[in-house]
Amino acid sequence: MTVDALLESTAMILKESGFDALSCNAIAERAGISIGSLYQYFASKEAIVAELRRRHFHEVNHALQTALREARGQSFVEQLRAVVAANVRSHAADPELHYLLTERYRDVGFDLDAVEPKSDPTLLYSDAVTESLIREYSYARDTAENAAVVVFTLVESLTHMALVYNQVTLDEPALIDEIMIAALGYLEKRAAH
Amino acid sequence: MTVDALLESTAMILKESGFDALSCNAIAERAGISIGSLYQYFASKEAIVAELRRRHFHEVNHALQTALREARGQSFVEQLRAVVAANVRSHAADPELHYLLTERYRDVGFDLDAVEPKSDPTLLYSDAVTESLIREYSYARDTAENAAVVVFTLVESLTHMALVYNQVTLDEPALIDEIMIAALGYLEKRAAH
Amino acid sequence: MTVDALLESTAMILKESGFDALSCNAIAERAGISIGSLYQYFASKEAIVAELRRRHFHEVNHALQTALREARGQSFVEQLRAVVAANVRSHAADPELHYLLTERYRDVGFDLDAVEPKSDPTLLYSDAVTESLIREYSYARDTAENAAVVVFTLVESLTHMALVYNQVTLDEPALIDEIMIAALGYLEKRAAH
Amino acid sequence: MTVDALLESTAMILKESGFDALSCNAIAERAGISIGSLYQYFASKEAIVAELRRRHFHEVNHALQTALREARGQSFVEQLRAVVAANVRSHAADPELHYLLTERYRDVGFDLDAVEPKSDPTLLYSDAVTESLIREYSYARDTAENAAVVVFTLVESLTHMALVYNQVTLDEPALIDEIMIAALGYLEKRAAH
DNA sequence: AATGAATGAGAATTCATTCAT
DNA sequence: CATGAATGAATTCTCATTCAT
Repeated sequence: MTVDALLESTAMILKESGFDALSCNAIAERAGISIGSLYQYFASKEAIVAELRRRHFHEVNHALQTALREARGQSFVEQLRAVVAANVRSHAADPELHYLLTERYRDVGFDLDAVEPKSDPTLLYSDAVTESLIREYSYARDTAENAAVVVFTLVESLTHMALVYNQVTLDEPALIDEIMIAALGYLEKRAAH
Repeated sequence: MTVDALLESTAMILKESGFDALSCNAIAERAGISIGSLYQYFASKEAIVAELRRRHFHEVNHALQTALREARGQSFVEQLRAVVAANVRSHAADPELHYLLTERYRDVGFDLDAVEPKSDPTLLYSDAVTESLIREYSYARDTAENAAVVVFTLVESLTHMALVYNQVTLDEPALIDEIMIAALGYLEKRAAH
Repeated sequence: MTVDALLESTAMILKESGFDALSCNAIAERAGISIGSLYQYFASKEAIVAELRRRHFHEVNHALQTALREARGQSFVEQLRAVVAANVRSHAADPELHYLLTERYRDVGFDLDAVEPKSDPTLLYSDAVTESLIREYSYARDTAENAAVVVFTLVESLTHMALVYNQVTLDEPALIDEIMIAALGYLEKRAAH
Repeated sequence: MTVDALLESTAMILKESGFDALSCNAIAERAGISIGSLYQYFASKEAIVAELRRRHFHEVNHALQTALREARGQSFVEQLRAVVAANVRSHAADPELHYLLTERYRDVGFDLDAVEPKSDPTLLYSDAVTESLIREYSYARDTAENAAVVVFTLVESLTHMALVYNQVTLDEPALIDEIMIAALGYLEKRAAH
C-alpha cells in the first residue's frame, strides 16, 4: 500500500513536472507518506523509477505474451499484427508515462534494473521474429537478426510518434494498419532485395 | 571563444554524465572559465543546451539543404536518398550528442528556443515530401501529410537505432540502403493500399 | 525552540551589524542551527524580520491595551499619559530593536506581514484619540483625525529621539513629562486656534 | 557630468527599488556609464550615497541659511516659521529621497561622511535656537538645549509624516501652520511649566 | 513500521572589483 | 579617461539522507 502510493505519486510528478522536480520529499509528501517511510522501502528516487519501469515492462510483457499466445497457429503476419496491436494498446493506456520510462528517462535507475537486463518487452520477441523471417521470408540468419531489430524500431517509433507526440491523426485501428504497412512494406521489399 | 568553450564543455559533460550532472559550476570549471563569465553569456544551463541545439540544428539544416540542392532535378527517390544520406552523415559526426539534443533532452531549454520554433531539420522538408507524394505516388493530401511524418519518423528512428544504440551491424552505405528500403517499402505498400 | 533561537540571533545581528550583514547563513550559524532548519521554518530572512516585528507589535499592543484598560474612567489626559508611559516603557526594553523594526527596516518583509495590516500599535488607538478630541476639546471630525496622527507622530518621534538617538538627557519620568507637554501643548494651542 | 549621471541614477534606483537593489553595475548601466568609470570616481556604492547626502545637506543648509538671513531682525517666532517653511519646501522637492538619505539609509556611507560630521542641517541651528529660548522664553540653559532638540525633532517628524508617509491631508501652508502650532504649543507650555 | 525535525553538502546566482586594451 | 570582459567570494536555497522518538 505504502509502496503503491509512492509509485503512483512518482508517476504523477514525473508526468507533471519531469525528473528535475522529482525529489524524495515531493514523492513522499504527494503520497501522503513520511519521508522516513519512503527510505524504508526505497534507497533512492532512482530506485523508485526503476521499480516503476520494472512493473511497466512486466505489464507490457504480459500483454504481448497473451496476444502471442492467442495468435498461436496463425500466420506470421497475423502474429505480428497481434503484437503490434497489443503494443499500441499498452502504450495507449498511459503513453506519456511509457515514453518517459522507456525513452526520456531510460537511464534513470538503469543500473538498479540490472537484475533483469533484457526485460525490455520489444527485445523479448526478437528471436521469435528472427526465426519467422528465416522460415517465412527466407532471410539469411544475420540479415534476419538485423531486420528484426529494424521491425521493432519501426513499431516502437511509429507508436510513439502517434501516441506521445500526436504528430499524426489516426485512430487506433488505422494506426495499427499504418504500422503494419510500414513493417510489412519493409520486410517484403527487404526480401525482394 | 568563451562561449565556444562553454558549449564544448557542456556537450562533453552531457555525453559523459548526463543532464543531471550538468551543473553551471561543472560547465565553467571544465571550460576553464569562471562561473561569473558563464552568467555573462548564459542565463542558465538550460540556455546553454538550447544554444547547443540551435547550432546543431543549424548545421544539420545546412547539410540537408545542400544535399537537396545538389539533388535538384533528380527523381523523388534520389532526392529522398540524398536527404537520408545527409541525415545519416550528420548523425554520424556525433551520434550521441545528436540523440541527446533531439530526443533525450529535447525539452531542455525548449522554451528558450522559441525564436525559431520550427527549426527542427526534419520538419523543414515535410512540405516538400508531402508534395512529392501527391505528385509521384498519387496520394490524397491528408494521407500524404501523415505519410510524410511516418517517413521522417522511420528515417530518424532507424538512424538513431543504428548510430546511437548500435543495435544493428551495418556500415554507412548499408544503413542508408536499409533506411531507403524501409521508407520506400512503406510508401509503395501505402500507395497500393 | 528552533524558531526562537533564529529570531534571537536575527535580532542580535540586526542590532550589531545591520540588515546588510544579515545573511541566512549568519542567522543560522549564530543560532547554532543548520541552514536547512532555518528554511524549514522561514522562507527568507525577510520573513524572519517580519515575524520579529509581528511579535514585537504584539507585545507593544498588549502593553498599550493593558495600560488603557487600567486607565479606564480617568480623564483623557490621564489616559494619554498612560499610553505614552506604556509606549516609552515598551521602547525602553530594547529601544534599538524597536527602532530598527519600526523605522529603519519598516519595509523589510512588510508584504509578508500583510495578514495583520494594521497591527502597528500606534494606529490602533487613532480612533479612540480622535473621538476624545471631538468630545473633550470640541475638535471638528477631520481636524481631530489629523490631530490624532500628529499626536502619535510626536509621541513616537520624541520617544525615538530620547531612547534611540540619546539626543536628550532625560530620565524616564522626565521624558514622559516632556512628551506630555509636547502633546498637550499642541492639542491646547490647536483647540485655541 | 559623469559624476552627476552616477548620482542621478543612484537616486533613481534608491527610490524605485531600495538599497538592496543598488549595485555598482546597476548604477553604472542606468547612468549609461561603464562600470570601470564608476570606479574612477567612487570607491564604492556607499561613497556615492554619501556624496548624494552631502550634496543634499548642502542644498538644505543653503535654503535654511537664506531663509534665516532674510528673517534677520524679525521675532523668534517669525524666524522659526522661516526655518520651518524652508525645511518643508526642501523636503517637498523630493520627499522620498530626503527621507531615504536622512532616515532609512542614514548610516549608509556615514563613515565616509566623517569629514563634515555636523553637516546635518537641523543641527546647525541648535545653538541659535537655544540662545533664543534663553533670551525670549527665559529658559534655563540645559532646559533650552533639550528643548531645542525637541523642537527640531517635532519639526522633522511632522514634516516626514506629512510629506513622506502622507498620513495627513494638509496643503503646504496648513502643514507649516500645524508644525508651528506643535512647536510653539510645546515651547509655551514648557515655559509655563 | 512510521514519523518528521534536523542536517549540511552542493547547486544556482549575484555583484564588487580588477585590469588589459 | 573610458571601457567592459573576466573574476570568484559570498549568498540563497534545495534536497537526499539520518536518526531519535
